[in-house]
Amino acid sequence: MSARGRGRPRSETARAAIIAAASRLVGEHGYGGVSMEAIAREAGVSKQTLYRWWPTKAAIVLEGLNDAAAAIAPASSTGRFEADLRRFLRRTVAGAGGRNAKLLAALMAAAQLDDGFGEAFRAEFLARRREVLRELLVLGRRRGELDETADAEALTELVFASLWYRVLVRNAPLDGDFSERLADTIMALAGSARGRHDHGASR
Amino acid sequence: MSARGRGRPRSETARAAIIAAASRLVGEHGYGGVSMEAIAREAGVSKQTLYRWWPTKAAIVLEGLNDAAAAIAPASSTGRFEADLRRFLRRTVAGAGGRNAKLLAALMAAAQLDDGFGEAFRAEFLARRREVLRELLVLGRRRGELDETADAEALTELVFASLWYRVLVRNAPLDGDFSERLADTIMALAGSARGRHDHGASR
Amino acid sequence: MSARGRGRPRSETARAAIIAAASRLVGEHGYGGVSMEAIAREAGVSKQTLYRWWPTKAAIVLEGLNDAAAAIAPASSTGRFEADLRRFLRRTVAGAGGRNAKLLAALMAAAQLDDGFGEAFRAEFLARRREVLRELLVLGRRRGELDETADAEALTELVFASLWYRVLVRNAPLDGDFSERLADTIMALAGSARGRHDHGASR
Amino acid sequence: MSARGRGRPRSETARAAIIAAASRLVGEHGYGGVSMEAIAREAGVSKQTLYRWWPTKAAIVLEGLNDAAAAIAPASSTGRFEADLRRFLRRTVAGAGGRNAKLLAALMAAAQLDDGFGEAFRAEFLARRREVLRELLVLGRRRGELDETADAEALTELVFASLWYRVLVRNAPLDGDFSERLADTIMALAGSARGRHDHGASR
DNA sequence: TAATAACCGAGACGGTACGTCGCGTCTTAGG
DNA sequence: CCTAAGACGCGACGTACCGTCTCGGTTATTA
Repeated sequence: MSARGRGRPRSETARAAIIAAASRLVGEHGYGGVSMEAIAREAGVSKQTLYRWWPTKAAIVLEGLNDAAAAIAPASSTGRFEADLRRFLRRTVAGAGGRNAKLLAALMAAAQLDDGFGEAFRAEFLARRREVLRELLVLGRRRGELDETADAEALTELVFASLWYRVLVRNAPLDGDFSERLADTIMALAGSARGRHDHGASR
Repeated sequence: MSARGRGRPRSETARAAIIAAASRLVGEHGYGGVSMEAIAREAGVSKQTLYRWWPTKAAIVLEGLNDAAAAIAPASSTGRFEADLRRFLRRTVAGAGGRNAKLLAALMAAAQLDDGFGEAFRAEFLARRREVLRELLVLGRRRGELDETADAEALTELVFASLWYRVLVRNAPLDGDFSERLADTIMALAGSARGRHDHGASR
Repeated sequence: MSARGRGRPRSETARAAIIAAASRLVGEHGYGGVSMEAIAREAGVSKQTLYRWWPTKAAIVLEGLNDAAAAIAPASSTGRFEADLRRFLRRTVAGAGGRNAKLLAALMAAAQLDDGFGEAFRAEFLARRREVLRELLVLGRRRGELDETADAEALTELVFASLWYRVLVRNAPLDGDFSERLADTIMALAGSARGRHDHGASR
Repeated sequence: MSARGRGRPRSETARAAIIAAASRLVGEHGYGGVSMEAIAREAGVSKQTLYRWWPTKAAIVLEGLNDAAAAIAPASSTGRFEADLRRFLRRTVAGAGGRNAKLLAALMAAAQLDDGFGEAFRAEFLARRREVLRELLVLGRRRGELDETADAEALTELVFASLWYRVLVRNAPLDGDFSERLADTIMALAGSARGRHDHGASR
């Protein structure tokens, strides 16, 4: 592969400055208040450099998001499924709240308006997050704490659907109460016979 | 009320032309492919008239959407709660599918990017739709077909969350199978004892 | 003449308010910073009323100007031509200076850009002012203080041309020195032999 | 001077197209009938490019005017002052007449309404024209054909004042008669003793 | 060690749309 | 018939970003 490395290599300095500028600007003015023009200005970089490496501003912001997400450690298991589930939901709900909510909402919005970014967002962000929970549920089923017939895919969808609805519609807060209720619902729908008593949507 | 009737009255002709033009343009070029400029041009109307009455193109499209939704007959009751529920969900899911899906997605996106429109969208569209289902559920509880403890608010949220997730994430289709499963989930979580047999999320 | 007085008569209140508002606005924001819209707003009058009575904003401003000019007393004669001339020039130059200069400049500008107003301005303002000086010169000639061959028209043009040049070009001030020099020039060009000694452009 | 040559250089093609379009449009529809919008459209240029280089349409037209004026050969000297003067005045008056008169009037109007342009117009157009005549007069004085005490500045002002008055007020034509009379006046006011006979304002 | 190539900043370019302003006309209700 | 109010179609304003396109300069590798 001698084709590698001919010419000046890509500047990591520029890349980092761009990601940083984009993240900061989104934090300050919201996703809609950011433009390629502004990112370039703020990062001290030419627009050409932006367009050479990213097709849209959404791609830049997404790269920053994934960089950040990579720093988060994967949930460690306690051995007890329900405890793991509740902890996972607690963390996930908390991570989607606060000032992250606006960013997530803006990214979901961008995914609707730009097909290219939408595909990337669904495949590289949403699907990955779903997968973590799905595996947790499959493990729970294998351990006998969930019904043998429990549909992990459907339950996962239900959880993230509820989460995103609150992020996008803001009809109710993303708090501990919410995460506990999500867990209750899961257990009510799919908890194995020996664990199902009086939990439920009545809570 | 002396301020009424002063000055030239608002032109209904113009309003109708604008709504029609906006709807047609969205149908042809997608929400993102529509501009205030184009709506004005197409409707044979000045931009000033647009801005006089609507703050955003999203508001125009939303008004068109509500006009259309008003034409849809309210769910007629059969007397049997579960049948009513299943019919409501079937219709709602069908109405959110097809080419409407993209439009709804675009409106939800706009709601994230523009606070003013977001508020209007949540209050005048989302909340209204939720209310219809909520009342249906309350009625079902009153009839004894749902648990006395059933949380109508939470169940409503669960339904629309699931619906919007499919609209926005497109991980699975908005078909009859989906609407039936939503109904199953509701009944599994809140169906009264005498009606609860083997329905459920296991499906 | 029964056609007189059919219907509501023109409102003098409105007329006065309009002229006053226009004058004030010109004083505050300059002629260019005034619009029909603003005059109507400021005078508490509908735009319709403006357009019914005046074709352009220049016409309104001009009417105000003539109203004001009518209040200025005509120059009284002392019997000595040169003294009368010098006084006239002193007053005229002074009246064109200060904050009036900007207004005059703006009106002359408007006269260039709007043919209708231009005609009115030339006939009802410029020509009238010229006439006063022309008559003064004719009188001076009749008294023998000016050459029999003196061309009153040309001298008048020379005076007002110089005056307007300073108003429009602002290459030098509209002060007493200027008015005296104008008088000197007149006398140098057309003073009768017995009065012509060492006045002149050398001053 | 390291800032030179950075970035894409200004397009001379665009500049030329703009000046040409502006000149043509002024010729066709008059100064008032031209807009930045139209110039951009006609020149096949974006509005941004106009505003990047010129603050006002008046500035564009002025640049065109100066370009054109630069093409006019400077007054060649014959050695005889009075002949030079008469030729200069003849040419200048002719150049200010005809269809140029309306353009000049419009520019002078614009100079009154826009301070920025006004300054440019006075410094880069009016002052330059005055300077040519002033130098001619100084030369005439040095040659002894004008009084030693002749005030070149004042005489110059008198000439251009008269010229502009006819341009703006249109009380009389800009013809050969006018230019000759201007020359007569100059000679009457400042011609040296040996040349002063019976010329004068009596004409 | 020189040439080559891909990079980088700066910034001008043709476009499209923005949201605002003022124009002159019109359509009401009311004096 | 006049007036105030105010909506209307129209057209231009000046600005913001878009994505593309030269420029002059700056590193690296490769010949």
